[in-house]
Amino acid sequence: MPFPRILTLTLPSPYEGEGFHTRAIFGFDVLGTNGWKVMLTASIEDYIKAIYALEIEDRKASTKKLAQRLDVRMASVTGMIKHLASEGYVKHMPYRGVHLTERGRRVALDLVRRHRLIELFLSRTLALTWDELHADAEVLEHAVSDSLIERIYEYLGCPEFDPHGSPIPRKDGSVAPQPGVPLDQFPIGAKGTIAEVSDQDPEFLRYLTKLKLAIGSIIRVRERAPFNGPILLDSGSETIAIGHDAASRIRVHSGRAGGRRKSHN
Amino acid sequence: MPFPRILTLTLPSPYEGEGFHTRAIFGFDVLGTNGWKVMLTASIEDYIKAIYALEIEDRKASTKKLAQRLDVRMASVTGMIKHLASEGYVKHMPYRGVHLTERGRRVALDLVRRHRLIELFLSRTLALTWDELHADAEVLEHAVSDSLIERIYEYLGCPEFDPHGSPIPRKDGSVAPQPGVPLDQFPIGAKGTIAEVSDQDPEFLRYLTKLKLAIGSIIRVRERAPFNGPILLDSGSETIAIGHDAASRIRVHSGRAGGRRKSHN
DNA sequence: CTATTTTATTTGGCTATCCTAATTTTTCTT
DNA sequence: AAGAAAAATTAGGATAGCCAAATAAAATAG
Repeated sequence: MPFPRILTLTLPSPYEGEGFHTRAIFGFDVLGTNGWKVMLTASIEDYIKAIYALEIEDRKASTKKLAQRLDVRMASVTGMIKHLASEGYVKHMPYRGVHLTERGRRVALDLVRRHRLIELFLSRTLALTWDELHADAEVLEHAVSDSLIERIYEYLGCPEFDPHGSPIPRKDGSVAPQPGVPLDQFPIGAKGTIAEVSDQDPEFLRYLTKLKLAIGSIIRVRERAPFNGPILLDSGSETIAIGHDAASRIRVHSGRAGGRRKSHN
Repeated sequence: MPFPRILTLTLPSPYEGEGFHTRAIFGFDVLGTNGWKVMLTASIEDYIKAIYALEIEDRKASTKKLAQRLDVRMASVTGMIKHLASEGYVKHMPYRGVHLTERGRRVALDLVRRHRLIELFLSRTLALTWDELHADAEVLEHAVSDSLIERIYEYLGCPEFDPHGSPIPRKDGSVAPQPGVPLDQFPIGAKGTIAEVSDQDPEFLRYLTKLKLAIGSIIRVRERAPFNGPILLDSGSETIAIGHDAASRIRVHSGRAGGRRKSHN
């Protein structure tokens, strides 16, 4: 903590005349074991988080999709990408999209951790639903100090998963393995338990509620239509048809209730 | 809510050539009855809060003190003051310091409200002390949405006072009257109850703890030395001497435990 | 009441982040 | 494979908030 993070140095200028100032950032160990980390702007963090999300969805992050997601112009994205690349958070092949480096991935996972812990904390204490507090969590993840996050983590009982079954990245950057397999790949005829709903879109969650599906529901896949068609499954005494896209966002593990459970209590 | 707050307009230019852009802010009713308010930057809010605090301490806010408190240079303060004056948050007489307008006072009170509610919420839920979470509250007061603040307010049971006895400004900008009178003006010989400790400096609070004084303590002023000298008082079975400065930060109300109490439960 | 010191302001610059418009590269269509 | 459309980049500017240095006003000391 008492370690200097950003120093302004006066170095001899390569040009004639007097020295010039430069900003040296001693932050090699970005998210760290050292107990300190480089302070990033909210803007930079948002870009890194968006790149992380797009890499999961599309395998790469394109300038256009980033611009849409962040609600800025493509020119701004290109500019920021260059900056992120120069700082070592992403690899950029011009006209080919960006990918996070390990360093960037660390930052993204830290943000996911913060986001999920804040969301969980506020929903527990204030009894608010996900969509009521998502916008706040989005802002607060940049603002809350590390020490407060750790305190919240303890308060919640050091959870490994959030209420939707998604893992909460650990402080060291490791992530608990996802329980189960996507519903659209679950073997036909087998019985399974819904372990995770990877999407947090409130409308999608409402849809699932209408189908009476939730984390912990026991289901059996009855039939899968070809060409990414709907999937027929038994849940309780009912038979449900669910689209392929929706099914791919649900993870199921076999057996009754084993595997890892949501938060811990 | 669906009311536009900030519009970018293209107006005819007063100079030759084409039109120019301007930012029109429809925020006359700054903190308001309308359910919406103008979004201010964290920086602006910090200046307004600092001016508010300095006006209470010194009757006016000087450029120098603001610079010290905000940890910026005086040139930056002058610049921001001009901006705040142009937006109607402060009255500025050059070389004479600044004063908040009613509009600025509203903003400051809203920030105090947010700050105290966040602090109270975090200390209740996470069992942290004031000095552990002050820094976070300082940041979060700018970040938390109005709706979340209201939810926190309800969760806490709509408190009128914080744990130190300071009133929490109401949403409409009104403030509950301070209970009691400053200890240095309390009549000699009278019995009273400590109602408020207006300062939140952790060292000051530790000092009071050492003297075994806290909100609710019953005391009797025994003697007041002249020329702002120390004040002698009885508390329980002990006799305590307390400096004039410290005494002025403590408010006492007469009687045993009447008046308003800290939060409500 | 003048000289010095302190406080405040002005001027000119810097960086981060965004923008529009123009240009270049890639991809799609036929 | 050529031309059109889409995606990405570059170039040039704007704004907010900060700073250092120069200047101006007010306060203070002799």
